Amino acid sequence: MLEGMTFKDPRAGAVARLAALAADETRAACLLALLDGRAWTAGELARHCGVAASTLSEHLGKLVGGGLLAEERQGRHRYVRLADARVAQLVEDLTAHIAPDAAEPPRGLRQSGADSAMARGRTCYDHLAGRLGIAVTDALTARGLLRQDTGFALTDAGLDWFGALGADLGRRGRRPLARACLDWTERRPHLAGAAGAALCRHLLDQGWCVRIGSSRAVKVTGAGERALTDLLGIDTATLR
Amino acid sequence: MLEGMTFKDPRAGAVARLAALAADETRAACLLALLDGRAWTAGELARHCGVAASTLSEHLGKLVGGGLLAEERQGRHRYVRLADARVAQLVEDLTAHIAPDAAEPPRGLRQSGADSAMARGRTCYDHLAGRLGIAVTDALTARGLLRQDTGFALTDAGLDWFGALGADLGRRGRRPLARACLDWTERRPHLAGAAGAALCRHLLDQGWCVRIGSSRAVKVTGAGERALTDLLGIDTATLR
DNA sequence: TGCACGGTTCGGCACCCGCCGAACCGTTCC
DNA sequence: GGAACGGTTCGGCGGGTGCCGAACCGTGCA
Repeated sequence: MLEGMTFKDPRAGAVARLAALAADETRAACLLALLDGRAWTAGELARHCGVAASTLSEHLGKLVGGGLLAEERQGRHRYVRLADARVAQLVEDLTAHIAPDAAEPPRGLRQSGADSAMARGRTCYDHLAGRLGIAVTDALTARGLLRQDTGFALTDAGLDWFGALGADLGRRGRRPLARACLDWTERRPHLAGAAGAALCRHLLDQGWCVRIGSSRAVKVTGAGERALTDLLGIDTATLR
Repeated sequence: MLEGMTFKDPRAGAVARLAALAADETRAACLLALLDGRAWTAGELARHCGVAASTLSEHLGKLVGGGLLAEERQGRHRYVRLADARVAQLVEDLTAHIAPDAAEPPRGLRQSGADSAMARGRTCYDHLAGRLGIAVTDALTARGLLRQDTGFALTDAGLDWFGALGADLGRRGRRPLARACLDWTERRPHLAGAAGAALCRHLLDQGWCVRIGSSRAVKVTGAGERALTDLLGIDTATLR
């Protein structure tokens, strides 16, 4: 080895360790699955990834140890979820970077049912995604409540709108209020951040949309269609 | 292996391959070094990282092959730089995630000279960072040209201000106009995106700040101090 | 009390990856 | 032409890692 080395950036080791957590296909599949914001059991993830339970147990150990996942033991079950919104954003960033590659939906006949439900509407960590997420984001923008042309931020009118809606923006911590998240199926940014989470929570709380089974896919209810039309002028026909 | 596997996310492989590029300490050190936005030769990087030239050559092959770096051959030199702003953002995201860990500047007596110059002002890919970058960002915010409270976006007044300044915002592509980038030394967000790049370019073009030697550190000139005071009311004493 | 089940630990296997030095190639400069 | 130099290729070495099945440990249910 040469002697004349200057001084490698001290952050390099930490960055490498962090990236290594996502640098395995099975662990990456776990992170992507957990991006729905729900908690999965170790067994569910093992079946989802197609590896032995023992293998997945070791992966979970690394992900939890690395701070990417939080775990919760209940009886003989081990539930894991993404540790926080920052981790969710990191995973989003990684997928957004490869989005152009993963283009061209395969469209196998078999799973088009579940796929089309996901494309219609789903959760992305704690906010809305799919055509539903895009429709809401676009409507907010068109009404001057959200600015996307000069960055990504709520306007004053937007702040008022959330206040009138009664959706708690929960300004604790320093999580950004509004943030863009690239929608995987629509290839355009949708609303994320504290406002995106508040809006998603509000829609679920009000029964305006409900989860389909226990999946991340969501569907707009009749009351939801009326509310979205009234509040944001959304043409709900595109969401069916 | 079990048979009952469902269907692993097809993006998992691509995410893992991407993360693997950053999952090595030497490659991470390269990416961090290249985050200054300049082009480095293979030899410079090898010395910087403290590995043999042959080792680094292989690393560069992977990074270029993975699309993270762009290369340019000149004579017997091989120059590499980050491929584009999206890659720079990805590296920023990774470092931002580990920032809390890497806290507490070591403050070795030896390198405090170079360090303090970097802390005063530097480039971060194509925009300004360090106390200079923060001062500019804060001044823009205080003057109502940039909104940070509801997201991160220029205001209409901000758009006008850039127009009056004569800094070309270069709205080609879909690069966001304003974006937050976590400042490594200041631990607060500074302005990135097309506007951040335009501003940095303008300051350098006007001779308001100059690079110190061939490093990423920059220093504000006399003319620059006057301009920053006039245009943004910045107290330039904090930048010395 | 006993059994089924989810999860973990352990040993072992195969593979991949980062590292080096030596040899080699092409450019630049004398 | 020849020497110096930047960069690449190749063989080989050592270590790390993902995977599995088998054994094991608790929990929960009959």
